[in-house]
Amino acid sequence: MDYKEFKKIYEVSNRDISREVYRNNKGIILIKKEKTAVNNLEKIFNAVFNISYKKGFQAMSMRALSQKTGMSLGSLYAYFKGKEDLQDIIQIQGWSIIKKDLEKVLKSHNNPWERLKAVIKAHVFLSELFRPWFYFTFMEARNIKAVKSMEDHTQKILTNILVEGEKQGVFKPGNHELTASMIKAMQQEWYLKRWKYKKLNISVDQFAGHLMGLVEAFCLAPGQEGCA
Amino acid sequence: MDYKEFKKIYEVSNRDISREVYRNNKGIILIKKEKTAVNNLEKIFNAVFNISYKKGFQAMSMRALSQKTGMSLGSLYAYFKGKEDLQDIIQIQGWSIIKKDLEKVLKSHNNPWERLKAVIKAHVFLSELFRPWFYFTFMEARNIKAVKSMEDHTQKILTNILVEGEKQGVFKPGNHELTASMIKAMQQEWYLKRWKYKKLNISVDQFAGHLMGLVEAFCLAPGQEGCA
DNA sequence: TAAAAAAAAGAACGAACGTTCATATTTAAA
DNA sequence: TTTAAATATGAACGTTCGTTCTTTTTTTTA
Repeated sequence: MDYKEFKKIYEVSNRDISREVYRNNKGIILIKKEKTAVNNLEKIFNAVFNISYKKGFQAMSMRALSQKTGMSLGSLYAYFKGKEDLQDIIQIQGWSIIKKDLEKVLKSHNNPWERLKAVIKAHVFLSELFRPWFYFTFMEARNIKAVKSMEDHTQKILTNILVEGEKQGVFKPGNHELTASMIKAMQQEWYLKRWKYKKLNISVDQFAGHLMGLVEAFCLAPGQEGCA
Repeated sequence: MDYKEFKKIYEVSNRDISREVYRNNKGIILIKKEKTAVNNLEKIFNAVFNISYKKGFQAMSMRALSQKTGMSLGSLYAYFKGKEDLQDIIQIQGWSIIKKDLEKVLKSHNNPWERLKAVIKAHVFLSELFRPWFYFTFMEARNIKAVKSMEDHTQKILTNILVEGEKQGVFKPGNHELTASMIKAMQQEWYLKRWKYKKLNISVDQFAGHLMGLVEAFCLAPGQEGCA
């Protein structure tokens, strides 16, 4: 599966995400009309990603956000209780995207190697599709407890596949927890250093392919190459 | 070489770094006595790393820095022109540490595989020794031009070793630029996610060893394993 | 078209920020 | 010990921040 296929199957847009945020926060958001709210939420998120890309969320002023969105300061506060809440909303939604996706892919394969490939690739493709969400979630989530537990969660998924695969003789023995960590680090590379790959003219498919090659060389037991 | 040996050979302390900063900025720093200046600079750097670890440098107030260092607000401004300059000083010094080290290790090996191993390991060990500097430099250096060119520089070093090694038949053919990127991503993992490895009880030697195993499996040409 | 509801606007407020500077304290020199 | 230089202090300043709230504008309903 390449990125093009993935996008067709996945069928979720930034607008869908904004709609989800609206419905999850109807109690807080003071706007009644869904269309208006979703429209403005999309504007807000885009502006936040844009402004905080260079200097971080803390350095983004509400006045800058007002200017970038074209909304007044007063209007903005109809969509969140305060600046910190805005950050929380984005983070929570970001993790939700990642989590839901991983669980969907997990169910769609049984063979450990196929499953591992699918999980790794899906994550890379998803981070391409929602790069600003991924970038923001990583960069603004420093020492937060919820973030650590989510990192643990997604890492455990990879670890479990590797452990299960070793039992079946598909993967070499090894410290699977460490391997899972390394895989995660390489996945993150894609959305953290976009400028680099743009410059080198490397596509997301090339990147994912290279990552799969690395994992195959290190993890796959001898004589299993036919499965690749 | 393990971390213990590395530390013995490297022989640079946080105090040495502070002294270097003082000597490089004698024009700006208003304090005449080296001992006083170096002492306070060390206090300042430690406090900056401590406070900005959780919420970032932007969120650190000068008053918080004053409290943590035990120095008055006025005193602090004898060591840097302004808050932004303080950040620049730390970043520049951070990159300087990385650059000097890499160049030293480069000269100490000729065989490509030995050289690759030495460069990768040295970087991981160095990031362990000066983790706060590495963490700060990565997290606070977002879209800055100087940072990108430094990232390019260190990546090019890895790429060149891989290309040279392929010519000599030591390494498999492949997209070496991409491989270098992946290696860098895994190196960064060590200082960005310290909490994870502390929790898993994984030492820097274990981590470096695992990374070397991955690189060996992916890069080393068949029949070269004897060198490892 | 008139009344009611919803949404947008932006001036105003207090708090917190980075920075300065006149003064006090400490250290070194005479 | 006295004098001069170096260093430390923290109140005060102007600015900018996040946030609120009354008013205006727009949209919907009757």
